[in-house]
Amino acid sequence: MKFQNTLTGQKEPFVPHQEGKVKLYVCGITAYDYCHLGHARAAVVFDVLVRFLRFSGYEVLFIRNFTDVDDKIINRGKESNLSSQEVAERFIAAYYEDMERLGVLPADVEPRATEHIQVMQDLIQKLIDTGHAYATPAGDVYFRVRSFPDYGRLSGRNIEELKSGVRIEPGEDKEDPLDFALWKKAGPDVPSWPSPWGDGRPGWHIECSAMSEKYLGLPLDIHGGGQDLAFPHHENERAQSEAASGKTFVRYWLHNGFVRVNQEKMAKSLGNFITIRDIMQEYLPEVLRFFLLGKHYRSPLDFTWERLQESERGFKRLLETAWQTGQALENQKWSATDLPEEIDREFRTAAGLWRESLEDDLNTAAALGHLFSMNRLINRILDQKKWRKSQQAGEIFSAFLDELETLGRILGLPFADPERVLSSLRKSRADRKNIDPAEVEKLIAKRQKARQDKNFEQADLIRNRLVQMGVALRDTPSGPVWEVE
RNA sequence: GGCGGCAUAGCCAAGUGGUAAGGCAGAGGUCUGCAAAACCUCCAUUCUCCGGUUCGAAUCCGGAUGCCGCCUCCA
Repeated sequence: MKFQNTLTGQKEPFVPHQEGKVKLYVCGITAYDYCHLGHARAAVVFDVLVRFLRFSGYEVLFIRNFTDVDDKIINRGKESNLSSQEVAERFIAAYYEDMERLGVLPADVEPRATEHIQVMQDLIQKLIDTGHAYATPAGDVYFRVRSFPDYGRLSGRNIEELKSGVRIEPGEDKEDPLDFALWKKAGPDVPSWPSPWGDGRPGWHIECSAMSEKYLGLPLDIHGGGQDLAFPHHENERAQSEAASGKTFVRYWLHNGFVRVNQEKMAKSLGNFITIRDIMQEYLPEVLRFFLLGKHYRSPLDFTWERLQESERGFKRLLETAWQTGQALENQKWSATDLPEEIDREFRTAAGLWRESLEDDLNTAAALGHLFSMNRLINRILDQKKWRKSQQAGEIFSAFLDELETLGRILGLPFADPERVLSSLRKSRADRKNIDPAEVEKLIAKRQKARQDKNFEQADLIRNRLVQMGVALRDTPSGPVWEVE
């Protein structure tokens, strides 16, 4: 397995610190609003990482935190007359709903900042004791950036160049403009906790340092998050943890790229965000997931509704074949006919390649490409009557369903259950176009009758009407099947 | 301004030295009462541009152009 490591800028072989075990920490959300597609991408990408590591035989301990105390949460509370805690609870609950529908598995521990105040204070104290932090008379505590010579390495920044760009907020009492807050003194109407430095609340970065060390111990093998967290958040985490412990904090830093809209980063501040819920009103969560995995996790991913629609088509194609394969496997008497040697060989090749792709920095896009290759081979066999009934075909069908099941489990896509998903897909599409299934069924029955009477003119008339509604008909040996285009 | 990333067909996208995966869309064919789906065939002598290294480059190096991101909260 190889990963592109942000710290070194290189693709490196993955060797966990302890053989066979992976300690993984991913930055979760700040709970002050509904999750948008950017959050969905990060969640899905690292979910696939965990699933694949486990599939590969690693024992993974996976932590993903919730930031439940923060200025944005506080402001949100003030706007809506809720306490910080109420705001956080509400959006954490929404997060769980969204993630469950997206098929994102929970982490092993999902710690919240407010439940780890003591751990953070201990870490802050340690930093003060070792000269890496200082408390101001006003009651803030800052990290002394210049006490950590390696500062800037993760994000490729030079401390002297950083200095010129730093802003100092009024009221701050830093030794150096670069220093960042570990503890913020209490203010009016703001949640606070007692501390040796006076009442206050933790700075943002300290929670990840404290909680990751508490649950995983150092060094972590992998730390993940969105690209925008690399600086300053991860840089600061690294400074805190390494300064306090003297140990390596993280061995492999993984950062996912942004979801973009009109060539721009999707972000709250730009107002161009689409929530997971917005998407799920129109499309199946599985389709969204399939879309998100269609591009390598580090690259920017441009969102448009058209592309989501394309993803749905591709996803459906795979499901149709999976369903057909299951059908073929159920009710055939196998013959001894041989398949052309090249089909068998091509299938085996493609079947081995998806795993290699995932091992190469989690290349889900390439893995899906190989799946489509297998898919076409299967369709080729299915298409030829004498082939589909051969003993050898049966073996390949079984192998294909196994591959689908396995890859589906890793990618979190329900290839193993095509019938259910195809039916949800039909319903989802029908809802999108406000089509009433009962009416469609009625028209189809009428058309079937006309067809039986060989009244094709009438039958075609009905079909045209359906087409105008957006319904496509397909006559199969087992009767007509309809779907929404 | 500093640092980083990206540029592959109509659209999307994989591909880090050996001669361009895959998907969507499109054209023709097979199948079909006709369709649809599926299958077959076709669809980039070429990877933004200009130089260089090499027997050989989309892939490495130098330069140019364009787009994006971080440098302030952000997945």
